[in-house]
Amino acid sequence: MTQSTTIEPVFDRLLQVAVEVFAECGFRETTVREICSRAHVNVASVNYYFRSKEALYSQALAFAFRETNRLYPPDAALDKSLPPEQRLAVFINNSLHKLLDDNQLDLHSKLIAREIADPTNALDDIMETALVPQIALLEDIIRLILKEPVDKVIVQRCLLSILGQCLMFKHSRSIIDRLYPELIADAAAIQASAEHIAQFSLAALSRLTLPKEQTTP
Amino acid sequence: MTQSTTIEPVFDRLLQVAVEVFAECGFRETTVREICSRAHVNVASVNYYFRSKEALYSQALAFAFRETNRLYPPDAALDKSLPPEQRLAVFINNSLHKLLDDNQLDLHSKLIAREIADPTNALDDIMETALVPQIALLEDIIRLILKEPVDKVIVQRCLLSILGQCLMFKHSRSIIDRLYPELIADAAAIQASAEHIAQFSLAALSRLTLPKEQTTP
DNA sequence: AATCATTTTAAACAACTGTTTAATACAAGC
DNA sequence: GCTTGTATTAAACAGTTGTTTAAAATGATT
Repeated sequence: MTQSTTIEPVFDRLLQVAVEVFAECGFRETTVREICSRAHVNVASVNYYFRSKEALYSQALAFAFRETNRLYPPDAALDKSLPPEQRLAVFINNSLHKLLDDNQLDLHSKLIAREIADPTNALDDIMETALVPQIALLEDIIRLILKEPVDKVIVQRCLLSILGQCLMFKHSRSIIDRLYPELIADAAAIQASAEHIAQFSLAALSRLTLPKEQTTP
Repeated sequence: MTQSTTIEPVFDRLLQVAVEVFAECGFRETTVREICSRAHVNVASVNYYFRSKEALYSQALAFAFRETNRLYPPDAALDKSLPPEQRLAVFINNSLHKLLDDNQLDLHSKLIAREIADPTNALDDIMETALVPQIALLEDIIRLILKEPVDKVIVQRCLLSILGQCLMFKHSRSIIDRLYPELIADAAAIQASAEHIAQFSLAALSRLTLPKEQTTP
């Protein structure tokens, strides 16, 4: 048994391992030697197949995005026949599983979250192809829920409020792990967290459109 | 004019510059030589005054925390004579200015946000002294707003919802800069964003306690 | 003025980084 | 069987990293 993974071509193996290591350690802390070691290839392979470490990172990032959207498609959130409240709940649930499920995808979203929190030159390439469509979808859903036409910036702020609640689970994972680990212990807990965010957000959205009144009836 | 900042002792200068450079570049990407160069001291100084680069980082992080809380004290959020809704608004406003104001503090919160998003060994030291008290305060305020006693995890999830909205502006700054730069353009915009988060959260909290009803009246 | 501990310095250290090179192995086409 | 283009390899490269060293400078105490 020389190697069990030797069937896959070197190029593909490098890409997959690169996502893995970059997600774990970040761009700078990752060494080309570590990637090649885990992929069981020579150090020179990275520069042979990809031009440089930076180019490999860029391709790994794009690959991670493609994979998340392939395995967690927006599906029901796009279905315009559904009530927008339900579409929002689906969107949130989908996002949270994308971010937290600990299958292979966990690595992909980890890499992406890292890039958002500490962007490199590769971010701008990703924005248009992967991020903007998601944002636009969420904007549409929010506008439908708010019903009466509202100022553009109100929609934007609501979007950030919803997205912030979701991304909290990725970007501040370290805090959640230490304070409230039971909130993300298993799939059921993640589901419940997603439902809370949906409920919390829908409550807020529906009340924003109402005329101001006392909070204590 | 040998140096304009030579009055300050080397130790203090190193600590301040360290916060600056670590916030900009992160732990690994920061070089000891860069810090020493900006502080106008010899390379060996870091190992002389602090034991190592890692120890300097740890002290810089603690220093950043002390500074944020010194310059942005919880003040009114702690005042138990105020209505909890107002205390929450103050807490959020304070947090957002801590995170976004572009005075010296901007650097401190950048360093802290970095540590949360990509924690090192230094995080656990910080948690207890700096983070847990803030969390506990916010928990108390939420419990007061919800009035009737609710399950512990509901309070926790609401806390994450509120905190997530605030931290979004730091951890996903790269996205906001590219999509909605006008939302954080100046102090007035930041103020407005803080007011939105407070309004959004209070709307959600007040509706969570009400019996379920249709979102469309 | 001499002694002492403390501070600062330039230089060197050993380890590690991404990348290149030039030699070798391999497979397909003629 | 030889040639040709591709793939793989070990070795070396040049630069940077955090850290150490040992000498020099500094300043207070005697």
